[in-house]
Amino acid sequence: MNYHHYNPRQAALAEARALLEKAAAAAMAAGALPEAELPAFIVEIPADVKNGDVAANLAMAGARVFRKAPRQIAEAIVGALDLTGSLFERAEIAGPGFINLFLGSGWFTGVLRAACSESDYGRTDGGAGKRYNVEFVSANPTGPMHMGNARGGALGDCLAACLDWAGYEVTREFYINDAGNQIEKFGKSLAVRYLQLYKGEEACPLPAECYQGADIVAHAKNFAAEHGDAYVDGDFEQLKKDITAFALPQNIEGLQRDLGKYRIRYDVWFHESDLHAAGAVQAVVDKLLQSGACYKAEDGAIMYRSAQYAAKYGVVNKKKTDSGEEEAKDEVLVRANGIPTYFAADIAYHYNKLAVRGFDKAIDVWGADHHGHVARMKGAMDAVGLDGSRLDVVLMQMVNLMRDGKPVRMSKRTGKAITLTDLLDEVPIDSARFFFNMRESSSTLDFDLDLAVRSDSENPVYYVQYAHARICSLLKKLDAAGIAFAGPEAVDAAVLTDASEQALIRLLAAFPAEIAAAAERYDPARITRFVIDLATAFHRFYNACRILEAEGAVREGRIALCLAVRGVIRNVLTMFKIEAPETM
RNA sequence: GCGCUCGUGGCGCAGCUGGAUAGCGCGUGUGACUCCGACUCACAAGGCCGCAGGUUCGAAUCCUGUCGGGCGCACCA
Repeated sequence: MNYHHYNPRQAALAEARALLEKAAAAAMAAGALPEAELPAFIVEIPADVKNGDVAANLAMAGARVFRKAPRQIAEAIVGALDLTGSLFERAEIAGPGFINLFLGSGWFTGVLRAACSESDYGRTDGGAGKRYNVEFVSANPTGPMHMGNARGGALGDCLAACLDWAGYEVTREFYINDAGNQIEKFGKSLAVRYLQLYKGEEACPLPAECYQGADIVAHAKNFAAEHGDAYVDGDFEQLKKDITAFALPQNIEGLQRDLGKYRIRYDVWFHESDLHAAGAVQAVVDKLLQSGACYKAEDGAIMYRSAQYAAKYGVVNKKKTDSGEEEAKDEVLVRANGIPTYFAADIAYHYNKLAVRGFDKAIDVWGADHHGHVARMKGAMDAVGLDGSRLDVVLMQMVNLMRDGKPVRMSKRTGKAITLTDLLDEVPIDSARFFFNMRESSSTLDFDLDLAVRSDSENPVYYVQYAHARICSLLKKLDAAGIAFAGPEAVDAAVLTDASEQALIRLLAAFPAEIAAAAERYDPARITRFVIDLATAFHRFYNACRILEAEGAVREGRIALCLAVRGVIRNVLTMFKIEAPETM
């Protein structure tokens, strides 16, 4: 058998469904069941192995159409069930009418062989090579990255990895907001700080809306070191322009450097300024004006009709009218002064992703504080003639950094909010990437700084890595003892009868389906949890079963188990760009 | 006020496209190495799944309402 892209759990579920449908048809043909259209039913993996490997609710779901008691229906179907040549060896009727199917050892053997022979076991092709663009972090280049960016980085990168493993063609992208209002503000802040160096702070105070950070002052000093006082008496706008051109590329390089240290490599760094320069923002605004999705307001601003397009996707911004009633509030696309808002640029950007570059799907990872923007953007995609459902947004809740059980907001060293680099100075990158993927994105995440640095099994990354190192050590010991593994083809899972062994094989079998589910639900955290469960199941097996001292087929089977578990742990950690150490 | 989101043992979380006795980690208590890495494992106690209705053979899961926490409602991004 070829185990390339093998998904054993899915194979078992699909075969169970087909067998049951066939049995139901046979029962109807034989008169054991009345003729009726088969109802929708589910096949699933029961929580408790006592209830079989696969369970179906067909009999219960069919009570109405067959006009019979569920258990009678189940008996008719099971009576007509032919399991010869299938993955299953027997069927039972249980409880209110569940049909429980039990897998034969062939399936277990297949799982073991696939998992210990295929180096990329877990990879499947359900994504069919569809082109997905995952955009994440996209931090403002005006300053350092914060905790939201840290979580978004780990989440987006690992989500992209899951999609890749599930068979999608993934592009990782960073959108650089190097245009618009905040760049203006950045330039102004820099220029004022520069002038302060020569004229003093009293003579040119920094406006309240400007960036206050020390990084701005540092840029200004560097600029002054290069150009001296040449700009002091010159044109302020020219100073702004030149000092921005001086500092912005440095900041962007800083983002690239810091994210690189965090092991994130983007395929595309997309500049917002390129959209403006190419006239793409203007073009999309024109398109919206033509289609009637926008209109020109009295003051000259171009307004976007919210209600019409956003209502389909949920929220629209509301405002109160003079009479106290609520109505949809239109959005400004281009200000009265002719400068487009970020919303206009964002539409052009997503148009570029979906229409110009032709991605099947654009997935954006955003902080939950931007949720109001989701319906707007999806609606806008409809308005420009695309389909809003091709844009998906993963909203991410806040991070609370915890020390001694209490939240910490500020860095002791700088007195400012803790940045991504502060975090990575304190916590291993392995821990950061793992911890940020322990909770699904929709939950707020408490990041335990004390736990993240611990080198013991309390720390889940450590616990998982330890399982990997333990297996490596064991395999070395086998090698030293001259015990060679006979190869996957010789493995027979039927001899692995211990509950801990079977539980481990079941977990191994779930791996490809887990990745597929993580990709489908945009939830890489389930893979983190999966690998913790796998490590737990391995340690349990290790305590219950001897490997070195076992003999014959049992030893072969257990070695295969070790190889398989090592492979899956390594695949998960490598996918998530976390070290899989052989010793520790 | 409107909207999004989260309420599950002392704490932190799974389970949520409806299923059979609600799982896991920490903490608490008791145990397991002359033995492959004890950086590990086992057993035990502990829960009317925020609350109230509804839908049906069956609800932690779906619907409605309600209470509580977080977030958002700019010609900022």
